[in-house]
Amino acid sequence: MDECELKKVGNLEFVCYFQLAMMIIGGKWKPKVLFHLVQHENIRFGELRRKIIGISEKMLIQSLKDLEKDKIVHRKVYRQVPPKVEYSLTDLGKSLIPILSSMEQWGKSYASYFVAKKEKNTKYKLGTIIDNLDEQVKH
Amino acid sequence: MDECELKKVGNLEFVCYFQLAMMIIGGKWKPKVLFHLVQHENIRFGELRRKIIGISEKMLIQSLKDLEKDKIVHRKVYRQVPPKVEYSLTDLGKSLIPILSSMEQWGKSYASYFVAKKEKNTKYKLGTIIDNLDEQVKH
DNA sequence: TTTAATACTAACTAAAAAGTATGTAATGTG
DNA sequence: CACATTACATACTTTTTAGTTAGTATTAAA
Repeated sequence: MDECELKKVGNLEFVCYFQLAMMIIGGKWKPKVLFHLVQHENIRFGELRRKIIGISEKMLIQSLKDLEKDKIVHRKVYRQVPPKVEYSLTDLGKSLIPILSSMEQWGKSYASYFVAKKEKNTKYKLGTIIDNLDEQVKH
Repeated sequence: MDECELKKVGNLEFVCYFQLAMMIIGGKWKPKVLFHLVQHENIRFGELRRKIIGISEKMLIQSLKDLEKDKIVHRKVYRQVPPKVEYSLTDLGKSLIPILSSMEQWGKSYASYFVAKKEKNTKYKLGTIIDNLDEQVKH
C-alpha cells in the first residue's frame, strides 16, 4: 500500500486508492444497485426500482448518475414512448465484480462467526465458510 | 449472491452481506484506521492520530470504538500514567486484509485507467487489470 | 379528452455523519 | 503547586446524505 497524500482522478479527490474505491461503490444504495447490475446484463430503470426494495426514484437515479459519471455504468436510451432506458455495467464496472463478491464473501464469514459464537459457543475456524448461513441468520 | 431481505447479526441490520461489510469498513475514517492497523501489529492511540493526517480525536476513537464493538479491533490498556492504550487487529480483523488490498488494487487500476485515457488517449487493456484483481481476491 | 405508463427533475425536509471546541482524570517532574 | 502528557468524553455546530412530495414530457389507447 502507499502513503497518504491528496490525489485526483477526474472529479474525485482522494488520499489512498482504497478510499477511491469506497467513493465509487460506497453509500447506502450504490452497493445494491451494483448488486443487481451484476445479476443482469441489461436492466431497466423501473425494473431496478422494483427489485431494490425501499429505494426511492430519486436515490436510484442519483446512484445511477454517479456510477455513470464514474464510468462504471452505461446508459442506453431507446427513443420511444413510454420511455425505455437500460443500464448495464461497463468493462470498468465489470472489473468491480471480484471485489464486490469478496466483500460479500467476507460479510458472510463475518456473520457466520457470530452465529457460531452465539448459538454454540464453539470455536470458529476463520476461513471456513458456512454455506447454509442464510438459515441461521435472523430474518 | 443472495436475495435481499432484512437480516440481523449482533447489533447490525443489513440486507445483503455486501452491505454488512460496508457497514463495518465504510465511512470517512475507518478505512484509514484499518490501513494503519494492518501496517502495525500494535499501535497506540496517539500514534494513530499523528499518522492519520486530518483526523480529529473524536473521529478516531469513534472509529476505534465501532471497530472494537464489531470485533475487528482489540484494545489493550496499560494501567499507567500517562495512560497507554494499544490497538491491534483481531483475527476477524485480519481476515479483512484481502478485501482491503483488493479494493486498494482496484482503486489503483481505476486511477490508471483515467490517467492512461487523459494523458495519452491510448487504449487501455482492462483485461490485464481484471486478471490481476482476480489473483488478489481469490482466497 | 382523460388516463396510463415510464423515466426522470426540482424543491424542500429530515436524519446521519463529521467537525470543533472544551473539559477530565491521573500522576510524575520541575 | 503548576504543568505536561495521554486517552479519552461531552456538547454543540456544520456539512453531507437521504427521504418526501410533487411535477414534466411523450404518445397511444379507452
